[in-house]
Amino acid sequence: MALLRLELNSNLFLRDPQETDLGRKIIDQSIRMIDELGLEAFTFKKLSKAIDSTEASIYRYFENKHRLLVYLIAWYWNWLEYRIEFETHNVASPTDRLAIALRLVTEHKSNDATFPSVDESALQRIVTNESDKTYLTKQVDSDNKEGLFRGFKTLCKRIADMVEEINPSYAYSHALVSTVLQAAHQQVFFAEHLPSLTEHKVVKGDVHQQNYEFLLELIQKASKA
Amino acid sequence: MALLRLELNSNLFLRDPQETDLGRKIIDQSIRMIDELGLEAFTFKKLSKAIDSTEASIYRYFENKHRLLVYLIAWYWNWLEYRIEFETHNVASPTDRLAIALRLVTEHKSNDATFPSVDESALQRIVTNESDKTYLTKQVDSDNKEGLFRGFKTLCKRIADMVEEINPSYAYSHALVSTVLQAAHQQVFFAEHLPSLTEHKVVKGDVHQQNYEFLLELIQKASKA
DNA sequence: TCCTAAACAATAGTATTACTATCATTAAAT
DNA sequence: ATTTAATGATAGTAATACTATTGTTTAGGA
Repeated sequence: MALLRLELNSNLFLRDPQETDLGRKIIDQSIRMIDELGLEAFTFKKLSKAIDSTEASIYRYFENKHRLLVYLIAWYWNWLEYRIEFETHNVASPTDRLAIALRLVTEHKSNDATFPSVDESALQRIVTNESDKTYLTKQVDSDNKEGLFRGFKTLCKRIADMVEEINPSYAYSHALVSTVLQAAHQQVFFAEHLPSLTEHKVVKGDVHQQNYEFLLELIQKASKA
Repeated sequence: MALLRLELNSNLFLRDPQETDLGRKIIDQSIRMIDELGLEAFTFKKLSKAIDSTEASIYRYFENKHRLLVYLIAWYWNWLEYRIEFETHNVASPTDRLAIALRLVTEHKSNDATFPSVDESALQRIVTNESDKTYLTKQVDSDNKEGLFRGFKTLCKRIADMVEEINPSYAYSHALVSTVLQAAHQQVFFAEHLPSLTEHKVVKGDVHQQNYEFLLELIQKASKA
């Protein structure tokens, strides 16, 4: 398995964490800790203690913990897009490509040996629990101008293109896809914490699989001519 | 126009803010300030200054600002449910009732004279920008046990019941409705801040109307037999 | 090999936040 | 007139989110 490195927008960090040992430790450990503590209780002080470094050192990589979160989420969407590109390559039928993309988006993630310093499984839980916080802020517009959300936007566009290929007359491909991408993690959260909001059941096997079936049907019916 | 008061779960507050002058000022001013500053920059200290009171006094009404936010959002969903109940009363056709409910959920809110101390228009913006933060926390399960999210859950159930009445064989009425309720504010946020994620355009007239059309079509196609 | 600069550690310090505690004052109910 | 509930005034604390400074290690280039 080839070792790869995702090329991320340099505005996401002050110093590239993929380039140094300390940087990789920051990524690795922050994923663990945000998953465990939640974003609110997570601090650079606790992180620095855990990796036996200092607050000041971490601030050389990321302006603050919000930026670090944005970085992690951006990494996730870029990773997903790379995997979709890989798996849909040479698949001619847009219907098949859409199904593959949706499966990759919704499925439960296990760790990807291509990126050994990232716990994709924990990162998926972070996306479920925290990703909306990346843009639900007063600085969303300036963050967006810096290109911090490009990962999510290009992923949305790529899948919307498949929908448009299937039915060029459907007027809401982007709205539909962004709605579905949101639901891809929201419904899992609901199944786990607010179960009356969804039919998906954690006890009945894989919630991600149930969500895949729900969303595939939804996207197909909605975009049908 | 009759003056009404929504009966909210008493776990939402320490002292009922609807009962006193100070309480109503807290609600009124916090809506203004959270809308303006965003939840992160909003503090009880600033609020107390603005209404010429003290931090300590506000803490007698709400445990903390998270609880205050949950209260405001709960008020909003309860208000919406009341309006849906009112407007769908005596409407026999479930298809019509669904359309009415969706219109009420999606439409741009102007101020409701029935509740003079609440700026519903500002509150709608708060729902758009902050409501997901009510449950995206580590305490979501204990908050849920206290019934803090009942407003949203009963609204979802009420609309899901309409969907089920239209097509009893559709297996995902709750999942569909919770997805649509989320999209009802998410798509507006996207149109305003991340416009590449949606076809809705702020410049082309009323985003809320565009969203209504998108979501009505979505919910109808998705739940069709 | 020595030197230089970059990276990191160690430490200290600040303003703000999110509270809690205490006591005094006012207003409303009995 | 008296009690009591609500509010105001004030103070204080621990934690957070940083910034600044200085010293130490280390790795690469001359």
